[in-house]
Amino acid sequence: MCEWYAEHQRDLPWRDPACGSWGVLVSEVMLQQTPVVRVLPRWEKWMRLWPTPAATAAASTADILRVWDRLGYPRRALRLKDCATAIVQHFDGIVPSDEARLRSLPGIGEYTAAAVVAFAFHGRSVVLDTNVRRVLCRAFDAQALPVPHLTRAERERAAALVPAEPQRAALWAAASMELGALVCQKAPKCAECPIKSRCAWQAAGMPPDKLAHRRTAQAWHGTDRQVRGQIMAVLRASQHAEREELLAVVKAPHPQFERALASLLTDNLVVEFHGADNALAYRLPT
DNA sequence: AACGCGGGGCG
DNA sequence: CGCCCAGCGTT
Repeated sequence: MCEWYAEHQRDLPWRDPACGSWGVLVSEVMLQQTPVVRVLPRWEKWMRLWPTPAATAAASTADILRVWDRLGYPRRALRLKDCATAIVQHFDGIVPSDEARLRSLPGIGEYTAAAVVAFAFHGRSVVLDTNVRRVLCRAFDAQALPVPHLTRAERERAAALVPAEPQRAALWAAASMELGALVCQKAPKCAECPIKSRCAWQAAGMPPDKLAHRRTAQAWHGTDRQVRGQIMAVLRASQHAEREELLAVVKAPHPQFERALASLLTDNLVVEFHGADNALAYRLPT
């Protein structure tokens, strides 16, 4: 599989050896629940503007959110800025290289900490994202898809597969993820798979997902999340907006509009203030 | 353990 | 139009 990776890996900017640990961390946060093609342009701009944790910590929140643009889940952008601030305050502006300290940072959970260890520092860690989970559950369990939530058994099996030597462990992490992303997709391209002959799912005749009927996709149309996104889009495009302007643009029932706006205030993604004629108005945080 | 959280592109 | 996609933090 590592030979396959050497030949087929995508040429991504955060894989450049000169990228640096901050660039890797930024890419991993942006890639949480977000496809590579959508991350690329925002990552390029972010790294051009704020190439270090110190530069990011010094940026205004409004600028951060505008560069984040429509990447989605904008709370991640706030966490990334908070993460940069914490790195400056607690780690002298240097991205820590061990999982415990990485996990202490905002927005860095189990997966992202392991990924930064492997991809930024070429250390040994158990990188277990949705791609790797799919590869392993097919190769070893003959299941089409993993169960919805990561289990202890999966962690233990994955850990046992990671090579002992750090450099090889990091290569294993990259290769297993890339195989899941490019070949062992939900609709797999088994003809291109380097481990096809050793795959339990393949040997079992590629049985369909047993839990298919229990998997329900996240709703989108008409949800609070969509309304939040519309409000954020308006505020990214202007310095501020009064309630009436927002209501006119955002197509949602009034109670839902109020709920979405209130949640954005709670999340510190939007600030309320009194504008001209004392009218209530809203803007991005400074 | 379950839930809330964006958005665009594709079949 | 349904469905997917390099998770995290909170409850």
